[in-house]
Amino acid sequence: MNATPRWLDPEQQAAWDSFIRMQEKLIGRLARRVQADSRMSPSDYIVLAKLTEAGGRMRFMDLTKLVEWEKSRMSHQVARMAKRGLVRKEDCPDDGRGAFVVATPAGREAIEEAAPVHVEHVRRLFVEALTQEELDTLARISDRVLAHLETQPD
Amino acid sequence: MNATPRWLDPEQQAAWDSFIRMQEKLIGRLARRVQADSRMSPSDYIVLAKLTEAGGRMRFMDLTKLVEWEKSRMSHQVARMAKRGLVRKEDCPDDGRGAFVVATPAGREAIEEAAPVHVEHVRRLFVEALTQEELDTLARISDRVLAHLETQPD
DNA sequence: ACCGAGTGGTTGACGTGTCATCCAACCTAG
DNA sequence: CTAGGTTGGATGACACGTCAACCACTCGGT
Repeated sequence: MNATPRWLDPEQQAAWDSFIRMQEKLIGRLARRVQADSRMSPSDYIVLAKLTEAGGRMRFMDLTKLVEWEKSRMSHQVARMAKRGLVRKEDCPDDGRGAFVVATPAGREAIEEAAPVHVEHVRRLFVEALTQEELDTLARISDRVLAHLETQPD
Repeated sequence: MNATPRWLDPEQQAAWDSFIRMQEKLIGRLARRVQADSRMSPSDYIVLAKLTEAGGRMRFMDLTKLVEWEKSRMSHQVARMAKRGLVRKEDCPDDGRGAFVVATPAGREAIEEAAPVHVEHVRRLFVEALTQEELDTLARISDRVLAHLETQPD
């Protein structure tokens, strides 16, 4: 009767369960590590990483799009990071609304110290769990899902 | 010099990036959908799902372990859900410290309405992006990472 | 009978993410 | 030049997760 059945079949369900579980544990563990190692939140880490990678100075909205966040999230995040001295905001002379986000020396230092440690955890917890072939396969699958998501509404 | 190099090589990095991006977008989208469709948070959904699946009445700590959460998180969550009438707490006669978590009729109704919709989104956004073979592969890879995580400290 | 360790669960403070709303500056058509 | 839409960004209220501390009860040994 129903063109699309109500539940997933067991193999599909198993794949979904494994993926969800893995993803939660892995991300959770990396988040706790970055916190413990560097006194930064994962969000701090990403923002500083992308920002310094781009030269340490970027327009607010460009940064927001780069990390694919909502602007409100970035606004709060930058405010908090500014309070902690990791970044600083500057006005944009060309556009009266605009703002620059600039990594402070403390911010640069923080990310330079944190990055290798973080990479080491990614390697230890994720990369070393899999062969290069499996990594490639996972990348391919991830890209497929990503591409599929863009074809789907909402 | 360095036994383990400082950075990931490009293929490893690409796999990690794709995975992270996919996982964020997919999870984020499903979270927004469950919110919009059912007025429940993803956490509400999981708790109610596992609870009713187990008969609708469970010891607090059993539920906590079942969903693999920290007890503090579950405590807050159950308190919020109780406030919204999805769930109710009862004392345990056998153990003076213990508590039962019980799904209310409203809670049962909420999950029964939300579940098929949610499954449909999982199917649409995830399952249908991949072949059954790819799903199996992803499950295998996920299980490998999970197994690896358990061998690693912290 | 007691004491100490462990278990079950709560609490409060804090950082974070989302949503809706707002505002100011920009841009373009008329 | 001006009205209306759009973009850049801030803000406040709220739900959520984590951490550390805490309390109350149970249980095993002495």
